[in-house]
Amino acid sequence: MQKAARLSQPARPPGRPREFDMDTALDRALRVFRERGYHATSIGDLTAAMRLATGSVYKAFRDKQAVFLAAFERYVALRQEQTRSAAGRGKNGRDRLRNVLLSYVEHSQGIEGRRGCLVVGSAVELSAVDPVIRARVSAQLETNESFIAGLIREGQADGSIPEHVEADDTARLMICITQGLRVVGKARLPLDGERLASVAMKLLA
Amino acid sequence: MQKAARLSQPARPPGRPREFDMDTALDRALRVFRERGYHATSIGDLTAAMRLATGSVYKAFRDKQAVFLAAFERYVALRQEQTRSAAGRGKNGRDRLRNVLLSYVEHSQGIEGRRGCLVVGSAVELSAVDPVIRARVSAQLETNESFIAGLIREGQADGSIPEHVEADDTARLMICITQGLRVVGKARLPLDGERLASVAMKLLA
DNA sequence: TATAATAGGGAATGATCGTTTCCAAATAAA
DNA sequence: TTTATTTGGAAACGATCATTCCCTATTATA
Repeated sequence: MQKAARLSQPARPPGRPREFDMDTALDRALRVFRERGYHATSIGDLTAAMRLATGSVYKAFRDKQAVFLAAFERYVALRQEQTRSAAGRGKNGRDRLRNVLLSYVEHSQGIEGRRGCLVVGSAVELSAVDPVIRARVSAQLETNESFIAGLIREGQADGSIPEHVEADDTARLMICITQGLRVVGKARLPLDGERLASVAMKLLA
Repeated sequence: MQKAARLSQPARPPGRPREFDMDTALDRALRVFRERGYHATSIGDLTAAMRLATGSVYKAFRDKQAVFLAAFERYVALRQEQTRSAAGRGKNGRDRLRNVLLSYVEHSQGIEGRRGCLVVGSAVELSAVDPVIRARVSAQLETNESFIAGLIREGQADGSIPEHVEADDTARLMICITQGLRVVGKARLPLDGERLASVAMKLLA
């Protein structure tokens, strides 16, 4: 099959090349999915948002669920980047955790908040009905949870968080807080980052 | 059957009387809505669950949204009863709050947890699309929040919760916890009531 | 009894959904 | 060129959806 591929060349696949940028299209798709959820988003909504014809979408993806899954993966990657970046702006474990919480509140609030979170949306709307998505959502929640547990342990190592804090239990509760923030933000209740983060930091006492 | 209607009798309305029990039917409807959400629940699913014909449903309700709204109201009433009852089993404010948290975790976990919460489901799936439901959801979140704030203030009055605790901020964070518990429970992660409640009670320190 | 009013129930309806099909266009290889 | 392969795009398709219609059954009242 593979003749060419002249060492480290990208090696263009045969046939007409794709005209649209996949990441751009996925960004547009995930925005609609976040806003309206899976079932309330029709293929027509998707093609309009992605600026593609129906046929093009079905050339690039097997079906609607595949579009959703791809959008989900992109969303999770982007969010993870933002969260890690927030954690980076901290001088110790406790500080990093506080910044992560603040970042979560900020993303759960205002315009971004009412756009919603794809993880929360998938958990609520799809996990009862789609085992593939449910497994993906659970895995992501566990990834996020162990990231937080890691920050707690870092804080305990650098002395900014007491040793008696139960890292795993506290991390699980904090995951509940972050997911709950998205629910409350979606319902458009105002969220004050400083106030909420201050209260939440008591969990590290 | 009865002649009657003699002063203060319920006074049966004209025409053929309803054969089914409304609350029973709503209980069945809300169960499907909780499990699958609004859009994934078809009228066919509803009539099967409620054991009514399509026509009967449309005789009793204006449309699908009206069924949902009625189911929502019944769900909220039932849950409020359960939560108040849990609060009742406590000797002081702090104890009542702990019981409420424990009750929330229990309902967010296991079979009941994967059935999901109609408030969370509505917030996530419908608040972007349906202003009526969004307003109802926001109002309910605020009701729940002020119930919790009230318990905190009770605890401060009876000395079981320190005065320096910010009742409103803490209540809002606790609402996030409860809503987040439902998200995490829907994704089927295990939730340990004792452990989570113990950690959460640190917010009252 | 006859009439009016409402509920029960299933078939019919029209809209919308996700998906497929088909043809023209673009690219690489032969 | 020609051929093979893939994309772009719109029209077509069948399934399913929420809703309406219509007929029968049941009640209270005249």
